[in-house]
Amino acid sequence: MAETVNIKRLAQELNISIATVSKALNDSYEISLKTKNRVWTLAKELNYTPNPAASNLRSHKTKTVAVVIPCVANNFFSLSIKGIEEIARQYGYHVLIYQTHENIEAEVAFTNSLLSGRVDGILTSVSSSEYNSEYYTNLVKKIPLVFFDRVYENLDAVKVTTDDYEIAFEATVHLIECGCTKIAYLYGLENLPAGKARFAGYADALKAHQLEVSEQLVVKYSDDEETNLQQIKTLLQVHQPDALFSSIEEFIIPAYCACKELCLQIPSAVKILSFSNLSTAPLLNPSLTTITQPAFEIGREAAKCLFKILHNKQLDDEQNIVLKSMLIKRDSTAC
Amino acid sequence: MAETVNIKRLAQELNISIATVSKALNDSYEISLKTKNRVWTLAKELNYTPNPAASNLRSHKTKTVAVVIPCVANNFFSLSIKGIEEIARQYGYHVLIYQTHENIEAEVAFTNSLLSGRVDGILTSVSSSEYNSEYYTNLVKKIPLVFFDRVYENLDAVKVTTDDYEIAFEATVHLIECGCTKIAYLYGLENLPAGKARFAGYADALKAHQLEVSEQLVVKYSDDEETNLQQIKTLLQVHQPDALFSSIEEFIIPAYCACKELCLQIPSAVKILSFSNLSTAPLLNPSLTTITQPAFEIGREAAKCLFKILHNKQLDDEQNIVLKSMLIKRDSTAC
DNA sequence: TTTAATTACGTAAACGTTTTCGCGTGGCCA
DNA sequence: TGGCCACGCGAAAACGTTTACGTAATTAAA
Repeated sequence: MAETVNIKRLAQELNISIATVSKALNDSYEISLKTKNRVWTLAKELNYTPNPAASNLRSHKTKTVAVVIPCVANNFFSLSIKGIEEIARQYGYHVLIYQTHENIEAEVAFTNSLLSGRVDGILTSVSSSEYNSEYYTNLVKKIPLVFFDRVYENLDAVKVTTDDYEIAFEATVHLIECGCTKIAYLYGLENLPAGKARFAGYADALKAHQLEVSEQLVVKYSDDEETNLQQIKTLLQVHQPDALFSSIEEFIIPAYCACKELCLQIPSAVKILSFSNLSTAPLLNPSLTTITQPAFEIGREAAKCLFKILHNKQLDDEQNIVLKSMLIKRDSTAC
Repeated sequence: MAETVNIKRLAQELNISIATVSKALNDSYEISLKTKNRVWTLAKELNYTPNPAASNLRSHKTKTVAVVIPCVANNFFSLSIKGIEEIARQYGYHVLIYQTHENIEAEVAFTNSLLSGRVDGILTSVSSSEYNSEYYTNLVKKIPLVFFDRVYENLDAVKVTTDDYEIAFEATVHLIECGCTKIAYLYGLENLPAGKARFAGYADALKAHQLEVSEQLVVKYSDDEETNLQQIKTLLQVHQPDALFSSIEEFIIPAYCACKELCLQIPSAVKILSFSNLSTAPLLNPSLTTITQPAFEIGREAAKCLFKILHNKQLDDEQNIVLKSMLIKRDSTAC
C-alpha cells in the first residue's frame, strides 16, 4: 500500500509489459478483452490512478481547460462557471479559473502562461478596460479558444453571445410604452461589442419612436462606486430623466441609492430597468425589471463548443451562437 | 519561431548543458550570475516558458491547488474563491475548481482524483448532505488540506471558520431586544458544525432570556425550493412566530415570498434576519438585517494557511482560525 | 608546496506515461 | 506446403524537466 502504484507496478504483478498495461487502460483495440479485464481489475484493486503529469507530458493533452474572466464574484460569471463546470465534468475535464479584475495586463499574462501546454483550451470573457484585438488575433492561432458574452469580433474563433441589441431595443420600447420620454442610459462595457450593441438597441428604439438620443442622458461606468453614485445623482437632478436603463448589474445599487437619497419614487417618478442576473431582483424595493441573460446556458454552450473543437468534431454551420435573454417586467417599470 | 523552445534549445544556442540552463532558470546558487544572465535574456528573447507537465513529473510539484466547494453560484463561495485566487496569484499558484453540488459522492470522487499528483493541496468547504468523517480522517494524511467555513472537526487539519455561535447568539438577542418572543429558526447545514453552532447560539440566547426553544418553530432546509416556501408558510400560519432567523441565504427568497403571500408585514408583523452575503440586502423590500460573513477574507486566510503548509512554514500556534462575522441591522428587524 | 575547500558546470538517470515499430503465433486460403 | 494476414503483445524511445553526483579549475587553508 505504501508502494506507489503505477503502470510499472501493474505490469510486474501481471507479468506483462508496461506497454500492454497502458494500452489496456486506454482500451486499445490491440489488447484482448481477457488481458484488459485482468488489468482493469488489478488497477481497481490497487486503486491505481494515472499520473496526470506523465500523461500530459507524453500525450500533449491535459484534460484541462482554463476559464479567464473578470471576476467570479459576479452573478453572471459565477453562473457561467457553474455551466462550464457541469459540461467539463461530463467530458472528464478539469477547470482552471483566472480572474483578470478587468485588467488587460493580467489577462494577457494569464493567457500567455497557459500556452505552454498547461491547458487544452480556453474559455474567456474578456476585460472591458481595453480592446486589444491584435493580441487575440494571434492567440486564437495558438490554442483553441471560445469567447463567451464579452467577445472579440472578426476573429477566427467561436463566440457565444446573447441578443444584446434586440433585447435592449425591446426593453427600451417597454419603457416608452410605459410613457417614458426621457430615458437615461447607464453605459457599461463601452469598449466591447456587447456594450455597444446594448447602447445601439437603446438608441435605435428611441429613434424609432421619434425620441432624441442625448449624450447628456448617458452616464458611463467608473471603477469607483462613489463616482457612479454621484454621477447618477447629478444626472437625476440636472436632467430629470423619467427612466434609467442600466446596461450592467453594477449600476443597480447606486441607481436605487440615488433615487432614495433624492426622494424620487420608483417607478412613479423614475422607472428603472437593468441587465442583471440577480436572484433577488424580485425582492428589491421595488422589485426590479431586468434583462436576464441565460448565464448558465451560456457557460454550457461555450464549454460544449470548446469540447467539440478539442475533439475535432465539426462545428455547426457557423461560429456564432446567440442565445436569447429575457425581459422580466416587474414593479420598477410599472406604468 | 516555429521550433518549440525548450531547455534543450536554450542549451544548444548558448553552448552549455541543459542542466546548467535548468539551474540558471531556477536561480540556483550553483550557477554564476554571468551565466544566469545569459540564460535569462535568451529565455526572454525566445519567449521560453517551461513545460509544466515535465516539471511536475520530475519535481512532484504542480504549483496548483484545488478548491472543492458545493457551488460557485453562491455569494459566499464566489467571494471566497475571489480571495483564494488573489492569494494564489501572489504565490504563483493555479486554481482548479470543483463543484460538489452538495453531493458527497461527487465530493469523494473529486478529492480522490486529486490524489494522483494533480495538485499540491486542497481547499475545501464540505458538502452538507452527510458527515463522512472517516473519509477525511484518511484524506488529510495523504495531502495538505485546509477546510474553510464548512469544516470537519477533530481532524489533523487547519480550519478557517467564523464565530457562528457568538454571532447567532448576538443576532438572537437583537431580535429579543426588538420585542420578539417567538422566534422561528430556519435551519440549514444541520449536519455540519457551522449549522449546529448557529442553532446552538440561537437556542442558548433564547434560554438566556427565559424563552422556550421549540421544535415546532424550526424549519429544516430542503433541496426543493417549493418545499421550503410551503414549510415557511405553514410555520407562519400555524405557529405565528414574530421573527424568522434564517441560518442560510437560501431561505431569504422563500421567507420574503411567504410573508408577501400571507400579507404579513415585515418587520411589523414578523421580523426577518439571515446569514447572508447578498450585496443587495440593503435594497430588499424591506432592507434585510444580515449576519455577513467575511467571505473574501475567509478565502484569503484559508489560502494563506495552505501555502504556509506547502512551504513548510511554521503555522501559528493553533490550527483554527476564527474570523468575525458582522451583524448588520436594517429595516427587516426594525423595532 | 601540499591539501582541502569552493565554485561553476556537465553527465546521466529519473519522473510515469504514450506510441511507434516490430515480432511471433495461429488461422486461413490457394 | 507455402504464403499472407490478423491478432496480441513487447521493446524501446520519447515527452521536457529536475537533480544526484562527478569533475575540473580556482581559491583558501595549512
